[in-house]
Amino acid sequence: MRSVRARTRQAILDAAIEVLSRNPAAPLGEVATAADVGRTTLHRYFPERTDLIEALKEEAGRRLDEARLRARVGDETGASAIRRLCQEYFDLGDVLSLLFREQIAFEDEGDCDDGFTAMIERGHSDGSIDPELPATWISNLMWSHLYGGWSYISEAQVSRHEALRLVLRSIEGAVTPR
Amino acid sequence: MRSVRARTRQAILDAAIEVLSRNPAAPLGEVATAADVGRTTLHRYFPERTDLIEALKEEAGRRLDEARLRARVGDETGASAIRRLCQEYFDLGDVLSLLFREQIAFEDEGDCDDGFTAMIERGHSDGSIDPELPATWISNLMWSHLYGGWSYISEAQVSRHEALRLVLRSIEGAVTPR
DNA sequence: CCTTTCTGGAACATCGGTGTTCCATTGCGG
DNA sequence: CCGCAATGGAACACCGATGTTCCAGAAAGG
Repeated sequence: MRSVRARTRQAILDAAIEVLSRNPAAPLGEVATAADVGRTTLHRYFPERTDLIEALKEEAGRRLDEARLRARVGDETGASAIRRLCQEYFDLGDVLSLLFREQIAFEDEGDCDDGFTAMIERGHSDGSIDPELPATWISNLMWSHLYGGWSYISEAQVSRHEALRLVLRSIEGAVTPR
Repeated sequence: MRSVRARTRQAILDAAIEVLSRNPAAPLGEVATAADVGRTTLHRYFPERTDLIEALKEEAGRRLDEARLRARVGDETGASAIRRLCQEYFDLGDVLSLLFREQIAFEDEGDCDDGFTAMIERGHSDGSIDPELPATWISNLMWSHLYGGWSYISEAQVSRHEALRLVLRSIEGAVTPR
């Protein structure tokens, strides 16, 4: 029976990501509907709105960690590492918007974690990242771009792939030493 | 007596920009307080919330237009023009956040207006802007950067001036042909 | 100085979202 | 096949924001 609960819980979380990423103030009823679940059931799993948000943060954090792991930020030059990281993050989709709209973003994430800072500093040394640009700024830059790229998809009627291409292109340009 | 009404109205608008840029869902009472005005008075000037938002859009649009005018986007190379435009927009401060948080942004602004497109295309021709990058993307890029730069100020405890420097540096890097 | 205009507090009805309770139904799992 | 767990609908109280009305006091302007 454990699996039933787990499945329902996950369905709610997935729906919440989808709905709340588009509108953080959306009523819980909408989340429930999107999850194909009664509002009552939603409250059974997450008694208060804040409980849902809390769980959402954890979920987003987990996915972020997985993505960071896949990106292998310790390998190769700093610039190529950040490129891989962006690719992985970009694929997170709605989670990105969520991290933005809620102010979850840079509080779990910190200004940026140790691995990130290390990656940038490696880039500073190996000449692939402009030493004038601090890690915190590059972190900020990356998130702005990711969000921008994602919203560009719906604005400009452009493929996910094309948007990613532009994002990578622009970040690389911004970061490369002149 | 005309001037009294105008002054009160403006005070409300200014307060609304400040408050709603930080939290678009803020209750009207907060706006009234920030404007040093009774909630009743606020409702006298803007009967419904939507009326206030409406006026806010106009106000933001006006300030945006002024900034664009000051930037003289028709002069010099495309790259230098976009640089000036960013500088002017950056100085709008809270208005920027407002344009983001409310979804006013790219609806009055359109994907980008004619002047903007012309500026970019001039840049494409004069070799200061990478022809691979469409005007719509650069518009998107610019706004993301502006917002990112502005939030960077409070995140990284950095001066307005330093943030602007980084924004300009990054946009230039992203836009310059390789 | 007196009138007209503007103001802001208080009180009120309304509305939508929230969280709770109760109950009938469904459906896993033993 | 039976029983316990999970579900979802209905009804409810509650709360905060909204928008309205009324009135007394302040202030502008003749």
